[in-house]
Amino acid sequence: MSKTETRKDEIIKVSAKLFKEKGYSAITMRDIAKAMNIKAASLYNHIKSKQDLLKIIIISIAEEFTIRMQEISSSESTSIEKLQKIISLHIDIAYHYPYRMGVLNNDWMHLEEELEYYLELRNSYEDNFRSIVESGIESGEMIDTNTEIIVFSILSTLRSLYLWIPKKEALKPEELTKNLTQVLISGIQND
Amino acid sequence: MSKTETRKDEIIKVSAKLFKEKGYSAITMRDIAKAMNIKAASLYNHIKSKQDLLKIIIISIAEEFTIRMQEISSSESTSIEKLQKIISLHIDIAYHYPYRMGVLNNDWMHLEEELEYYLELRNSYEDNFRSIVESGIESGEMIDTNTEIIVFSILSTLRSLYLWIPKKEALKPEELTKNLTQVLISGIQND
DNA sequence: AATCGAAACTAACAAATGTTAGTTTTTAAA
DNA sequence: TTTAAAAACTAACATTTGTTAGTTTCGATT
Repeated sequence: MSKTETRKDEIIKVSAKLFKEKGYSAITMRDIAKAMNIKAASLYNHIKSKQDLLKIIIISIAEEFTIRMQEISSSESTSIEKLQKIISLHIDIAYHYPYRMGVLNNDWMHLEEELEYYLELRNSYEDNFRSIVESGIESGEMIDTNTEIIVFSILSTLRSLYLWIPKKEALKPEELTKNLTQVLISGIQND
Repeated sequence: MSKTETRKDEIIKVSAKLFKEKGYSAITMRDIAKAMNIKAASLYNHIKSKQDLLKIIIISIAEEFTIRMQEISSSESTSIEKLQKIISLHIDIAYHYPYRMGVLNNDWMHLEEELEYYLELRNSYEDNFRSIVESGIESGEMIDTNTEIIVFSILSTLRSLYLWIPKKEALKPEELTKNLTQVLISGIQND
């Protein structure tokens, strides 16, 4: 069980929401402060800097993606099953952290110290994804189309989920997983 | 035949590239000036304001999308054929204006005067898309999955093309169209 | 050689921004 | 009730930012 939410956690949550809406660079410390009903200077009792806020928001979630992808990648499943698990992973994270996902997608280039590390995480993730698709094609589970196109197309959809999920609350995660699996996977699956 | 490129056109092109890389808010007029080897104040001999630059970059391309979508929508084709044309449309624009596409995708919310107009264009585009999918389901051309999910999934991929096309110059537009059509459409098509 | 518009320059501005230093208030435990 | 940490405040700072005003330079046409 995690501790009750600290003031710092609140600031991070509010910041992620604002960053997601207008982008990191467009949001000022005074914007964040106003959203919390305090003055900008007060933020610095809790956080180190604006840049640090960005780092916290992005790196935590990027690490979660990479770790869980590695688990999927090294699990005993068919390639198709692994793709299904990847879809579930993205849906799960997009449900829990829609704002952070937006910041990850659009503001990663404003990381400074941690930019290189972030890119390593992303590359690791994408390499795993590519390998799974390649295995699926080799084993005959999937049709033999250009690997890059399959990866790109599925990943584009999954990365955009954060934009879409908050608008469609009627749709339960399980329902969404089922439908998305059908749309994304049937097109590349052999019978 | 269009006139030779004016200085203003050059500025727009350079700005679009910079905006795409770091976002509208993160780019200063001095950044743009430096990329053109002039001083920031000199930019104002050619353009009205930074905001105007954003408007020019986004609105022109948003209008092109909407117009060409309307042509496709009102053409005499099956729904599947219309989807193929939409894919070609996105590939075509992403090839010609990869930077503008990036700005359109990520910085539309920084439009001020023209924000409402932009949203109208986008809604018109999406409504047409949705109608085409609905017709396809009704006519039995496409499988009867959740319309929203089909629209979301295809559109997410098409909207991300700008990120991907510049990296894969080996792939010819025709080749890309063929592959993408297969991956995106086969999964939702009835036999 | 003179002229004129296009396109560059220098200098400066007011406002906005991230951050700091130092101080006061709030909260809750002792 | 005292105390001490947590969390807020005011005031100010050095920079950065978009933009304007006025001037000079460049290139082509007369």
